[in-house]
Amino acid sequence: MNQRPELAPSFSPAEIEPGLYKKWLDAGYFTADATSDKPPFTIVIPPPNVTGSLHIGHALDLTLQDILTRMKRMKGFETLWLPGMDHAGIATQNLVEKQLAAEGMSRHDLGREKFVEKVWEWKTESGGLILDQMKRLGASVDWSRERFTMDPGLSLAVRTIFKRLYDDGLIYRAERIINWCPRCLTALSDIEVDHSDVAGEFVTVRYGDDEIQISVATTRPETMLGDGAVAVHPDDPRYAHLVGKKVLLPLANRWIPIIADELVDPDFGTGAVKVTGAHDPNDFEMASRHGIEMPIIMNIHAVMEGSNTEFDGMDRFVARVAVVEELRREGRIVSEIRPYVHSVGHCSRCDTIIEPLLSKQWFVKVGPLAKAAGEAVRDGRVKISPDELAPRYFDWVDGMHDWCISRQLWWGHRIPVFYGPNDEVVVCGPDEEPPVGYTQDPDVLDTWFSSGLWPFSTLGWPNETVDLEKFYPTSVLVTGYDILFFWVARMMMLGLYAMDGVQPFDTIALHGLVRDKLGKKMSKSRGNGIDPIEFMDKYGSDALRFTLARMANPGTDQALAEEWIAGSRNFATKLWNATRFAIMNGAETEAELPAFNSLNLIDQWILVRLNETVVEVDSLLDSFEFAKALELLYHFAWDDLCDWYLELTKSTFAGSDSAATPRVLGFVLDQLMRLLHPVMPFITEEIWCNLTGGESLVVAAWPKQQASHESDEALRAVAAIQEIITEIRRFRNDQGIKTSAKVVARFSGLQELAAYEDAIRFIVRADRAEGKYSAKIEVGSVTIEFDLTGAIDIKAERARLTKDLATAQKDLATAKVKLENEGFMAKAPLDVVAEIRERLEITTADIVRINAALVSLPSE
RNA sequence: GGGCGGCUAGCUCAGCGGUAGAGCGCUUCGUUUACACCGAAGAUGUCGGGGGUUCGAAACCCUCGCUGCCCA
Repeated sequence: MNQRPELAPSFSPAEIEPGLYKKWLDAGYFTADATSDKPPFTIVIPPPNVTGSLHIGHALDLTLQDILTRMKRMKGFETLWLPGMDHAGIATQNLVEKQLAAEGMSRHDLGREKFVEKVWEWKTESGGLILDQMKRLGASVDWSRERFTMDPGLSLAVRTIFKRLYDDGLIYRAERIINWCPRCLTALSDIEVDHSDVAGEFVTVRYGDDEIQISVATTRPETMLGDGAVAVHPDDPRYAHLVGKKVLLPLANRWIPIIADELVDPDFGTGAVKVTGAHDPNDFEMASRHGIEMPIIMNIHAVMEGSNTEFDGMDRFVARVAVVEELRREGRIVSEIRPYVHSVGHCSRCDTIIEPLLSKQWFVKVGPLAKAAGEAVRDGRVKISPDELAPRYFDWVDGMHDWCISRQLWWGHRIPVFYGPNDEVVVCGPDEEPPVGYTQDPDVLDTWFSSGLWPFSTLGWPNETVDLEKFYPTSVLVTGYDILFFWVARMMMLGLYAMDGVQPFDTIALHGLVRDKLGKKMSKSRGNGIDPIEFMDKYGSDALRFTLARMANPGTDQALAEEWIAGSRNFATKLWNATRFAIMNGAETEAELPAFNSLNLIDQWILVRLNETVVEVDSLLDSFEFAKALELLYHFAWDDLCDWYLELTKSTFAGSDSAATPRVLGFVLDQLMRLLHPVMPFITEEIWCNLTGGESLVVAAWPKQQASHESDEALRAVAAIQEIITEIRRFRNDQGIKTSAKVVARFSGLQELAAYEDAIRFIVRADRAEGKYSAKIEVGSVTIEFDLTGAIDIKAERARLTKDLATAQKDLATAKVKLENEGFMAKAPLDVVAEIRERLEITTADIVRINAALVSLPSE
């Protein structure tokens, strides 16, 4: 027996987890060595927002990354999992401005420099809460390589790539319609705008004087003050005679041309539309084509300005009502105003309705970049998992609009462009100085511009670092399918461009969203959110991780509820107790494992099952099938190991004539802990160190397939033993015999299973003794007779046999139908036919036996 | 309007050509020296409807219905 102390009766995650994480950090296990000879495995974390805290979606994303990283580390790879955050321009600036507002100040009171200092202060003091929370989760990230998008190195990368893109003609400045948020006071890219349905009104307005009249329908009547034309479809006979003429614009009292453009849908509304080039993307297109004027009629706050009408000074929504009122007074409202639900863009940060606005901004010309990003996936250099999500990616990169990268903010990477006194433009690379007297563009770059460089800027680019050499391209990007377009596509474009066509990652592994128990989206307003910290406190990090990973089927959403997490905690407890039992019985992990052929069939069986599990889990994890891999491990641990092997082993330990069993048990537990460690790092570490006396599972070797651990004989034998035991239990149950009560029984026909009679007897509590055998059951060729001292419940026994008979007869019937079917016999594969034949034989024999048993049953 | 998915046990989901599965829940019994955060036994499904292909369909094809999500 071992000298090891017994394990405590239960596992207390809260007491043990922090100490273990510290142990790992102190040992430096997570720190990658760029000079090692091991093959690299790299993951860069999808950088969370510096203002954020850990929510359940992060917990899932991080758990999956940690599983891959820990597994690869155990497999002998030089693993780097690089942590960090992005600076979240708008969100962070909003947050600090709000704090200032509470003190009655605005950022303009402070000035740009002071304000940015203030943001840095905030970042240092309160930013990055999420990084500490990641430690709770057990994330095996390399903290020595933590990065932030505003770090000097990453800022250098931003300036370098900006200059290079500009010189290549891929960055340009232009006057275009952009998405303007009148609350954040900045331009936004298309993806920062969420479209949702809004109940509006559809108003039809008659333009013109006594001579020429034309009616247009609109949901935004206030913008008519900025109209430059009225457009109709070129083939529309109703308006053909008007094209080229001028019509009077009401309220503004200007004359505007009537133009013909294909973009107009003649079946929509009146078939004539107003053209407000400065406030609508479609109108902008038409106005540009026809050289139409595009007066801007609102200021940055979306207050009417510059229309030279009485409406100047009104908010756009106030003006909308006022304009309609005035039009009605003038008798220009043609048909009744009718409610109209339409899709309207909202700022993804503050939900304010976006104002499409004509404005001069910097853009990335995405054409060539997006083309390369699409090709990298099409030609297989980058794999998207699961495949089904690739079409979404292609839709996006194939139809992408140029990317507006200017943001009218102070927090972020300032655009490295300088303007001369005569509007000269100079773009400065990292080492360049602008000519004297030039002033820098006041705007900063979109946060995504810097996070698009993340896979290589974090490794030291543009410098040629050893990290970059060793760890780029990264191995896999793990993230939710919801940001495939946002961030992933941008990293692909910028990565391929900056790294001379080398992809930023080999595989994009996409997971789904975490939803509530009923599959509903979690949200604050619903109050159905799950706080990962709360559940880690309650059930342990391992339980949360196991739950999330166990439900993570590639690319699909998962429903999460507290009960599921409690279930995983139960599993952890099960592992703990199985280990206690093993240690109590002298489980051994150091001696050499006895030769497989020298072991009894039960020991062989558990090794075969372990081996099968290792092989399958390995291949499943390689293809990101987390849910399936964990399902296998769960059932191996709970069913095979705890419910069967440990139970079958008890008689061995009670009798103690097999010296091999403690060694086999020790081996199996040792290997199982290794397999579970990537998912449940804490409890497996605690168990494994206690069991083996080893230093740490973090750096232990991943289980390997054992070629010699194969035996159909052992699989068949244990399956038969399980069937015998289950049938005896069922019989006892039907007869109302208490589990604890011993019965006297006699076995016959065990044949090659004779050696395991004691093990079977131990489990079903059947004693050997002379008796009056009054009842019997048959399982295949095995007969078990019981001395029930005459107290057999004949009714229950008849019910049981009748049910068995019905099942057997049904099976027989389906087998017969198949074998009598000529088509089946002629066309079905041989092995399938053989299987059905065997089934026929077995069920036939079963029926004969059950019938005999029924006949021999005494009458009630 | 375009695209993708889902509809399988009470709930959440696997299975995707050869006798319908898991977890949780449910019923009955149970303190047998790992574990009641447990054990044993058990019940539960015309696999959304209708056609078709096939010896054989939950799975493949068509069609209808309901239902998500993304894009416009």
